[in-house]
Amino acid sequence: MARYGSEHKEATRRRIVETAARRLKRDGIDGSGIAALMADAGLTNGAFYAHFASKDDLVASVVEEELRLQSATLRVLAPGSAGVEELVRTYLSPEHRDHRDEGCPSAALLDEIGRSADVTRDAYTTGAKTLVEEIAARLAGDPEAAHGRALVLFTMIVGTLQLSRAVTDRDLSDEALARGLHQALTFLGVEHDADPSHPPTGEHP
Amino acid sequence: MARYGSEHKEATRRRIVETAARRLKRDGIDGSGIAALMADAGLTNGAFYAHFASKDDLVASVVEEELRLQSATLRVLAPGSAGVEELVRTYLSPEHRDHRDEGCPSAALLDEIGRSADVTRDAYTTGAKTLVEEIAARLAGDPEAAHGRALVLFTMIVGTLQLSRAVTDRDLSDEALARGLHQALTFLGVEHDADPSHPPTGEHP
DNA sequence: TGTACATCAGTGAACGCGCGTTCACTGATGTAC
DNA sequence: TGTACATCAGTGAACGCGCGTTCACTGATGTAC
Repeated sequence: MARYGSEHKEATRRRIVETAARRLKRDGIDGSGIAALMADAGLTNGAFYAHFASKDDLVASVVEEELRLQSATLRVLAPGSAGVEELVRTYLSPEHRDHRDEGCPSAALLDEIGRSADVTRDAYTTGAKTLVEEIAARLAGDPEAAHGRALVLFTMIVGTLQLSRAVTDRDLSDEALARGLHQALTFLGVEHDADPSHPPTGEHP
Repeated sequence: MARYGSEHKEATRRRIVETAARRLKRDGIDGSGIAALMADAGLTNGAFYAHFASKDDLVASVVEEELRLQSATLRVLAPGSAGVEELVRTYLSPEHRDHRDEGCPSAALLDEIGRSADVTRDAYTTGAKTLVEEIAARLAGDPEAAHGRALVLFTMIVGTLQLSRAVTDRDLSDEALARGLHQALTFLGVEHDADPSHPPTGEHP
C-alpha cells in the first residue's frame, strides 16, 4: 500500500494538468518550462516524470482536458441554439480576450498545436470533434448542415479572438469582437440589434 | 566608402528577413533560434546584431514585411470582389494548408504574435489594418459595412486554416477547408455550387 | 601604377542562463509481527 | 503497543544542449597619395 490514499497521486496529476493549462495558455507551449509548470503546482521539477512520460505527454493531457471542459461547459448552458448564443457572446467578450489563461485553448494555442507532436494533435482532433458535434446538436436544420455550420462558427470565433488579442489598437480589437459577434449571431439566425460599428469599450455587450 | 556597394548590407538584411519568414512560419517564433535563422541566410550567428537590435526586432521586421507582401499580392488579383474570391479560394486550399512556410503569417503565427513584444504586435496591427482595408476597398456596399465584412472574412479564413492544420484527421481537415470556403463565398455573395459536404481530397477545389 | 591605410560586413568563440530529462536520495507513512 | 521494514511521491543536483547576446578579430575591398 502507498503511504497516501490511492487517490493522492491521481489528484496531484490532475492539479499539475490544471495549473499547466493556465500557464501554457498564457505563455505558450515553447514558452513554458517544466520547472515553472511544476512550481505552479507547488512541486519541483524532479517529480514531473513520475506523472508524465515527457513534456509532449503533459501538453497532450492539457489539450484533452481543456477541450473536455469546454464541452462540459457548453452542456450546462440553455438548450438548443440559445445556449450557443450564450457561448458566442461570452466567447467574443472583452473579458475573454483579456484573460487568455482562463480562456479557450484553441484561441490561445491553435497554431502552436499545429506544430506540436502527433500525440498533442491527436488529442486536439478528438476534443475538437466532440466540441463541434455538441455545438451542431444544438443547431436547427439537418444534421449534416448543422455540423458544417458548427465547424464554421467555431473557426470564426477562434480567429476573431486571436486577432483581437494580437493587435495593440484597442479600438480595432473591440471592433473585431463586435463585428465577429454580429456576424456569428447573424449566422446563427438570432435576432439582434447591436450596431457593430459602435463597439462597446471594455465590458460585455 | 564601404568595400561593398552601398546596397550590399541592405540586400543582406532583406535576405535575412525573407529566409527568416519561412523558418518562423514553419517552426514558430520560440522554436526558431538565431543561429538557425542566420544559417538559413548563409551567415553565422555573430553577424545578426549588425542588422537587428534584437530577435524581437527581426520578428517585427518579418511580420511587417510579410503583411506588406500579402497586401501587394492582393493588389495584382482581379479587380473588385472577384479578386477577393481568388484570394479566398487560394487561401482555403490544401496547398496553402500544406505549405505553412510559404503561406499566411497570421495563420502560422497569430497566437504567438499575441504573446510577443509590443514592437511585433504594433507591426502586426499596422499591417493587418492595411490588409483589411485593401480587402474592404474591393467589396460592394457602403465603406463602413465593407470594412466590417472584410474584418470578419479575414478572421474566418485565418481560423479555418489554423484548424485545418492542427487536426490529424485528414477528412476533418478537408471538410473544414471546404465548409470555410463555402461560407466565405456565401458571405461574399458569390454564386457557387460546390457541395461542402463532399470536400476535395488533396487538390484545389 | 603601386603601396599603405581605413573601412566594416562577417566570423566564431564565449558569456550566463534555462531547457528537457535523469537519478541517487529523502522522509513520511502503512504494514508485519 | 512498539519496533523494523517496505513503499514511493517528491527533492534537488546534475547531464548535455541550445538559447540570445557580446566581442575581439579577420580579411576583402576602396581610397589616398
